[in-house]
Amino acid sequence: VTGLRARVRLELIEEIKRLARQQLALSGASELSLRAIARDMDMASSAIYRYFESRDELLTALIIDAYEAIGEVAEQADAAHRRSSFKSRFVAIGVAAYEWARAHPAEYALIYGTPVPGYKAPDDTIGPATRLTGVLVRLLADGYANGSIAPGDGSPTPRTLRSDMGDINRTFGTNIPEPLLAHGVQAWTAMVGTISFILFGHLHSVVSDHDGYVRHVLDDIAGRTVTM
Amino acid sequence: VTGLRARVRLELIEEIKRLARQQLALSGASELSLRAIARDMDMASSAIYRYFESRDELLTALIIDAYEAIGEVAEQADAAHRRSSFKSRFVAIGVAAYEWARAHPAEYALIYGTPVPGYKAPDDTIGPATRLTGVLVRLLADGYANGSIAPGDGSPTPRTLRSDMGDINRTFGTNIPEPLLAHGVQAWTAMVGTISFILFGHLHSVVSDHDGYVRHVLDDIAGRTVTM
DNA sequence: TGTACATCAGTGAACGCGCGTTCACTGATGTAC
DNA sequence: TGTACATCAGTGAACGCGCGTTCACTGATGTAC
Repeated sequence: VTGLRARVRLELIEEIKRLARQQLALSGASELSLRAIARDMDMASSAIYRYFESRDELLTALIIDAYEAIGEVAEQADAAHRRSSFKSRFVAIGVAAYEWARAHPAEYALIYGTPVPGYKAPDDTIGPATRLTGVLVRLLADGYANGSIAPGDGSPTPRTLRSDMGDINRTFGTNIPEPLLAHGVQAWTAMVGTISFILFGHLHSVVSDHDGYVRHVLDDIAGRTVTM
Repeated sequence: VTGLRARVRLELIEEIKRLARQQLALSGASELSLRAIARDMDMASSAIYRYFESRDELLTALIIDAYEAIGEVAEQADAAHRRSSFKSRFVAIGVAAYEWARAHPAEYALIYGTPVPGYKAPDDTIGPATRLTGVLVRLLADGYANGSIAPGDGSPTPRTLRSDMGDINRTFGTNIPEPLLAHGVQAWTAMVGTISFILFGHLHSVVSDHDGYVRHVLDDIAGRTVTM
């Protein structure tokens, strides 16, 4: 058993983040107030500083948690399907991300919405930010190795983009053909773009069955590259 | 000549909006401060209320202007191409929207980023909001009438989505086949999604030539539906 | 097992700052006769 | 064309509120001997 004090400390950190997330849901990132959290906890506002050095540090913690959370649901969704059902895996990842976003819109906005003005994301956020991406990259690598995913015929991939894709392959230790990986980036963008459009209300009076629409779009995207 | 007073009034309204946009660029929508604008104008903070009833009314004006502005550059880009060059028209519209967004990131974020918490867009914003959409819908209608644009083979369009598309056709007075129009919505989403991804920094360490990437993606999107 | 000391959580007052909005007012500009 | 009155722009003080962060402090919990 690590010390009681240490355990209580961790619990209080969680409590602070929980209340912060609750506040975020009501008013958005830029209104996040340490004083309001302290009030909710019946503490002096200065007490928060025993747990977070500043407002920005709390924001960073929330951002990291959000990236991890959406990455985790994506991993789980992926893991729940047969390895060789590439299309199902892709759709499941997208649906999981969408459902998480719908359940936690403020946290989703924190990571995929307008960057918080004046807030510079520190390096600790980079790792968690790539967790969702990683799931998609590995899916693509699997499908390519299996012969089930092949680059469709789009416009030829520009040179600089090819070299960017080479870097990504090196980062993830994969060996996906550059045009295919570039397609993957587009698929990822379309996936998140669709989720954002729905959450931010741009399809409000355009599409009535949001859940069905997301599924349909994911199907379409997958169908463009996955052969089997 | 309409009265001098009325002319000065309009100029001051423009000046207020100009300073508001400048402030937006530095700090984002939720920090927009009437007092700061008044300071920039060497006026009493209360004087602003002669021109805008409240902070929200100013925000609304900025949102409307932004929708109009991005819609206008899209219209102009579209108009600059041969009517029958559907692919060029689509790419030009997307590039124009992207360039406007790059030149006015804060205003772009105002309309396509996280909704401002607690702000409910009034009905006056609906018209301007559909200006960009209208350009794309007309492009699609033209191309279909011409026989140059045909629905690609994606997954079948769900029933409720088809009926939504019927509503859009009625709104714009067009007669685009529902599956094709549904594809158009996806193209629109992918276009804006890509612009947002770049502006909000998600492709920062992924793609190095942003302008080239946008063009490439637009090419690809257009290639998926346009036959000629 | 008991005691002395160091560590840590939490307090409450204060600093210095910002904001939106209202209100009674002054003085200049436009309008009707 | 000149005068009387209504309209409007702009002022400055005030209300009531919020915030992040610092600092000297008390008192409880853990640790080393």
